[in-house]
Amino acid sequence: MKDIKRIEIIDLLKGNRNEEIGKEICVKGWVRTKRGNKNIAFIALNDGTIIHNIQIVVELASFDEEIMRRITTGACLRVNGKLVESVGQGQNVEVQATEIEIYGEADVDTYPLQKKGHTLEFLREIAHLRPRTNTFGAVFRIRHAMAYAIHKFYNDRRFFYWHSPIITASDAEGAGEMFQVTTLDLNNIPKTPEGKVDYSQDFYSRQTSLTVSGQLEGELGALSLGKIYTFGPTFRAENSNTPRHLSEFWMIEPEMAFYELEDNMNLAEDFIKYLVNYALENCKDDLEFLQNMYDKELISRLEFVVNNDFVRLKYTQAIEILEKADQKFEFPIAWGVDLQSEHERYLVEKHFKKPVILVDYPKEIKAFYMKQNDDGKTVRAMDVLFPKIGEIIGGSQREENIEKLVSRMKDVGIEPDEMKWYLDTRRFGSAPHSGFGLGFERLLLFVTGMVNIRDVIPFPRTPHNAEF
RNA sequence: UCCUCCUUAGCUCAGUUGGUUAGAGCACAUGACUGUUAAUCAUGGGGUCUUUGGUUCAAGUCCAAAAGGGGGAGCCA
Repeated sequence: MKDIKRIEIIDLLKGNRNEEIGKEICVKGWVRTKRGNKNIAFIALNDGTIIHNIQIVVELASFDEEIMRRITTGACLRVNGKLVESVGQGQNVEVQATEIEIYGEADVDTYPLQKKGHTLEFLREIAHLRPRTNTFGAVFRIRHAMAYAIHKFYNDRRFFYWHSPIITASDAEGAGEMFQVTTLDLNNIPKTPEGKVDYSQDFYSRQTSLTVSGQLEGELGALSLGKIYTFGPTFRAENSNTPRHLSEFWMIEPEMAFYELEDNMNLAEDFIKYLVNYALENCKDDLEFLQNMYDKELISRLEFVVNNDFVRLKYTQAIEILEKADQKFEFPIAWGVDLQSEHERYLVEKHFKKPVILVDYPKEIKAFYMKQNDDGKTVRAMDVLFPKIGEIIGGSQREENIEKLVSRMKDVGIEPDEMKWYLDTRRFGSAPHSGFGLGFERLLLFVTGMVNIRDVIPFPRTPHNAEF
């Protein structure tokens, strides 16, 4: 077979290599469909660079019957052929095959992907093969684009990518149940004389876990480099079984010195709008596919978010609106209670019909590190609420006053001595600062229009499920 | 973890008040068609009805439990 440098399918379909028309080129990829009659066959070939396929035209007279039989849905091919303008409708260019090599066959009796009709639930069971489908190809290309855009957004604004640790010894973050990390022999656990686990014999000589948030370490970065962000995996051992929770997910946590709550809100809104706009400008083909297949209003909803200001509202005002709502809630509403999903959904989807940033929550329902307001009752927390997916961002201005911070720690039962390194930020050169956390997969739910968070991460981790 | 629904061919589903050989579309095989667009048309093969136990002359169908999955809730991002 003639050795020709491979061209990626996106370049052929986007017209980037039109100077090759009339010449022999090489493409490589996986077969999506094969159809035709006894004289001619059409193979739709996809290499993952773009959602669309290149059409390979095969004159059967010049090819071995045996090789054509082995070309089935899912097989991987190397194809040499002449790039020509297409005779048929539906594509601008196609490849008139001259030579075909089969890299790998896909047995039709056992290859689970077919030309038609797979549910997302079925594809979840074959997560190792689902990226070969149009849907998951689109989702994961968008996932990449969003990850890239996150780094670009922060780099352009002079934020530094800060690597907070994955393994942590601080369990005082209060953000959820943690996965323990240990090298102890679980069949023979060393015990102290009191009968407790003897962690002094463990790898770190103390009890450690996977991180539930990089925020506390992020604050150390902000109070030295000025503006930082983290972007990494996060782990929660909660027994959450919903379409919005994973036990392993990715989170972006910016943290900024000298930012007050207002600045924090502005950054959060700019950030989300930037990402959504980036998707609109750079992932058009994939978004159009997802819109056609799953969500007819996807693109208009994304455009709406980019073009409209988020509503900004104090918790107290939200309670007033909910109390006046002409709708019965399962959970009664009153000042001081945390908002339930039904309440958030009412505000975002019914009352305002746009994203809402809620601020100044009662201190009792928020984390200890949030800056206390002068009213003595509320803290400078902010939650960004989105239609369909609920809380997409949670953040706050941080308490920089060490006395107030220690007092809150004691209120909620955290031993200040165990957080000495954290309190040192307030002890030495403390400063006003703020930050927030954005759930990466929840952002992707919004951008792709998918409804189950397990469908926007390649290998979802949920209770009882760690396959692949 | 709680509530609720689902599990029938490789995939997506139908299956009547419990009744004799469990159906369809797609996929697959064979054939037809000189360029198809998830091609079309014809014919054909393909099922321990998730598992276990129970009720009954008789269970895909009724009851119970388990496993897996969906939706809602809580926890949160």
